[in-house]
Amino acid sequence: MAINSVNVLFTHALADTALSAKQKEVLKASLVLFSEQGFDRTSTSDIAKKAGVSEGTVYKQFKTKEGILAAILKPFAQSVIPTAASEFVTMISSTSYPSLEEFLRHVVQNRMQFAKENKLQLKIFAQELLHNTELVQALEAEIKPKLIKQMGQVLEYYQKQGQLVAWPAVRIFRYVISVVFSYLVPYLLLELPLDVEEASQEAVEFLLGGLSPATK
Amino acid sequence: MAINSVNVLFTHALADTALSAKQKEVLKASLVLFSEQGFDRTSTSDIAKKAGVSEGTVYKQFKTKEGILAAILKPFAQSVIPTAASEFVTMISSTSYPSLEEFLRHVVQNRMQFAKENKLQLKIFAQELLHNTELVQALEAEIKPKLIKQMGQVLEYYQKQGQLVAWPAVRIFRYVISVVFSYLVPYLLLELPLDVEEASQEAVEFLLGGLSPATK
Amino acid sequence: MAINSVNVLFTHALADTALSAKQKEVLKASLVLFSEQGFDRTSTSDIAKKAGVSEGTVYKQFKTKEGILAAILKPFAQSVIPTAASEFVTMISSTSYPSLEEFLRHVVQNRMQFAKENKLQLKIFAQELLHNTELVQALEAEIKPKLIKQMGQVLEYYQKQGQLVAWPAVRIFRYVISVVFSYLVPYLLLELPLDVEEASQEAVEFLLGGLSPATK
Amino acid sequence: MAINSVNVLFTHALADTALSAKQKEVLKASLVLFSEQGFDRTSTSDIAKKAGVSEGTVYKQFKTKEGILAAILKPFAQSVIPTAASEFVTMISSTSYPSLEEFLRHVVQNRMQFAKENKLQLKIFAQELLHNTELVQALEAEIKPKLIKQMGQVLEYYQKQGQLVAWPAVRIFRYVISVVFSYLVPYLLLELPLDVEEASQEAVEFLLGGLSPATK
DNA sequence: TATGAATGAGAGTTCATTCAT
DNA sequence: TATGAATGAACTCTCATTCAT
Repeated sequence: MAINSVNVLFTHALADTALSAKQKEVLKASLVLFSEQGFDRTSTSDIAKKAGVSEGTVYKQFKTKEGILAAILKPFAQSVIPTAASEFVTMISSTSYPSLEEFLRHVVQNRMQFAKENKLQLKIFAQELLHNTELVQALEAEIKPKLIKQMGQVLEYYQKQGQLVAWPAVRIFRYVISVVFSYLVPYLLLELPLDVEEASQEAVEFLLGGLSPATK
Repeated sequence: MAINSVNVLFTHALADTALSAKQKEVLKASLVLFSEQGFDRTSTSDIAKKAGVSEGTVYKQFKTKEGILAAILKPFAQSVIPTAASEFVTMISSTSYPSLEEFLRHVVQNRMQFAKENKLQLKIFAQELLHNTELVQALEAEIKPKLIKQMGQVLEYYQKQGQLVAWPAVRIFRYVISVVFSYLVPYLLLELPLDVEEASQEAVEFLLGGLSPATK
Repeated sequence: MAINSVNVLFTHALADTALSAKQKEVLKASLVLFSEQGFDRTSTSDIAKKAGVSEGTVYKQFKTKEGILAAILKPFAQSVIPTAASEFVTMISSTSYPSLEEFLRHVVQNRMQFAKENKLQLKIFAQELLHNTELVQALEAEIKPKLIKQMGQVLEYYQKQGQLVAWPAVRIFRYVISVVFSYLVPYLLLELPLDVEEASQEAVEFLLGGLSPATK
Repeated sequence: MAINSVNVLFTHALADTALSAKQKEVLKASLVLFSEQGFDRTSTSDIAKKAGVSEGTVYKQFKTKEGILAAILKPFAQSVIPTAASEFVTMISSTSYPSLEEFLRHVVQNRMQFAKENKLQLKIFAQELLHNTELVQALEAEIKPKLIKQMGQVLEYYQKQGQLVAWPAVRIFRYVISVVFSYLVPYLLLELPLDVEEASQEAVEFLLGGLSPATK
């Protein structure tokens, strides 16, 4: 009964086939419908209708309805996970170690921008996370070590410099992520506008206050 | 196609009927199944089986499957909404205006405790919020004015005292709420343990840093 | 699947028990609901509600829903069938053989009056006849011989007197009955008023014209 | 609770789609089952079984069980209503005004023939009329004005010629229709044979007697 | 006796999926 | 390749009937 969402993300990968125009329509229609109504409340007939193709065509490329979900979430998940971590490393090593403020601003702004560009995927992903404990655990197992390992040294650098409070990496991530989400949630759920520049400015202002060792 | 969850919460009130033992079993089974699998992936036959009753019994009290959802979420929503706001007022007026730290600790701890006691309802509620834009808007319209009006004066008090940064109330709420959630999410989704005492201590420590005017 | 309506009328007879006040309410409610919505579209819960009793009570006297139908139709059918026939005999033998016109007027008026007094039963009966060929056949087998036998001599009397065309009894009955129904149908289905006096006057006027041998 | 049969007849028109062979089987099976057992006592599973298709197929073309009823009754109702009226007009104007006898014989014979060819539809229609006051009223509003207007002049013609008694049109229709039905009812309900030629001959003989002014 | 909670079979309907065309 | 008719299992819900209280 429950959807096997771990498979959805990690095995049913959409063969990197070049999709035909109709297949792309199917994907676009599904993206909109899943994000608006949820996966379960969207029928394959709804998708076919919105995509302007027959039901048979929906099944040509994506063997099952879950296959469509996979085709949507797979590239999304792959962008969230490794990028988030490796990007920082690249940044750190390629630049001359900017200040914590510059670092946070870059990270926060970058993730907000990503969320804005993947709004619908993010909503679908969140829905999936909520009914699927397994998927959450698989994701955690995937992301956490990478993040900790790769970011650990960056945080340590700022901690040694006295710019960052000496909390464990997990605790620091927790706050950064949650503050980023505090700006995304109204944007995602209430369809309010999001000015990434301004929002990340504000977020960093608050984060710096909370994460700076000076005040402790 | 979409569930009319606004009605679910605000009109279909479960008559405060004393429920029979079997009806309570139905509610308990539904609570667990909805929170684990989601509303749509739970069939009334699943509920009947888990509750140890016939399918007919499921429908005797709760006229529809949505009716069961309503019976679960109604009391929950009613606890979240007015309590959150009125509680602060009560606290403020009944006590001798404690420090911002004490105030935050009380609020944070209280809400975490509530979330812990209503874990399953909270998951179901979150799922519903994600596919139901209407519901989100109705909730926002309901909560926001109450919160702003009742809390505005409290925040102002701390701001005048120089304990709280001079940001708009909405911005301050945003951070408090998101930091509380940063502790709840792993508890809700990964089934990790939650030590409310410790978590609220940590959360407040961070919040005070970010919200204190001294560092600006 | 089909209701065993032959049994309904001829075997499940309602024991001639004196009905309690509640049982009478059940019967009254059923009469109204069956005639308005049809037997199948009326639930026993509807009946209980309208009668102001519990569902259990509905089943105390009438073992099944069909039993209620039987309790309604049995006395009705028994009034239609033997009365129709025996009444004429009584009339003929007790009076001094009136004219055909007087005879027809009496018969037509009497049956219209009966229909008016049993409007609801008649509608229910008609509904039952339409889905139940068996019942129709049983009724025909019951009524036809009686009618022919008992009425045959009466008609013959008028035929010998030259007041009535020399058609077979069945043909004559056919016209009399259908003309009576031509006045009943609008009353039953369109809820139009029915002035029995006037209607029977009109009906007899037409029937006499059609049945008089003079014009042939 | 009551079926919305007015809509069934006047709006839900079955798109004049060419039906597939299976869809026609569904319609044929429904026609037989509805006429034998009644709409309510026929399940969609019965229909599927008799038609030799899956239950899903029953719903592919006809969105609901009522949709099947509509697909059966719509063309029937449309044939009864305008034809009945317009045909006479056509006949009168195209021929050299035949005698009343010829006119009645044509009308009676034509309607009996139609009933014979649409026996099952007629039974279903009659069942529907009996539980549906609304439908009856809608039909009356539809038919009566047409009939009166178009037939009024025809009757007047015969009345002026002294072939027809000077009764109102409604009264004359009443008798014609009821005499036609007097031959149809045994055919419909008792499955007796119907010789249209002979029956219409007999019917007209009686009608002429009753409707001729000579004897009044 | 009267109640109404409980039952469970079966109703109408939907929908992911298949496959002949 | 693309279609959409066809499938049938599973779903939500109803209801005649029973029975402990």
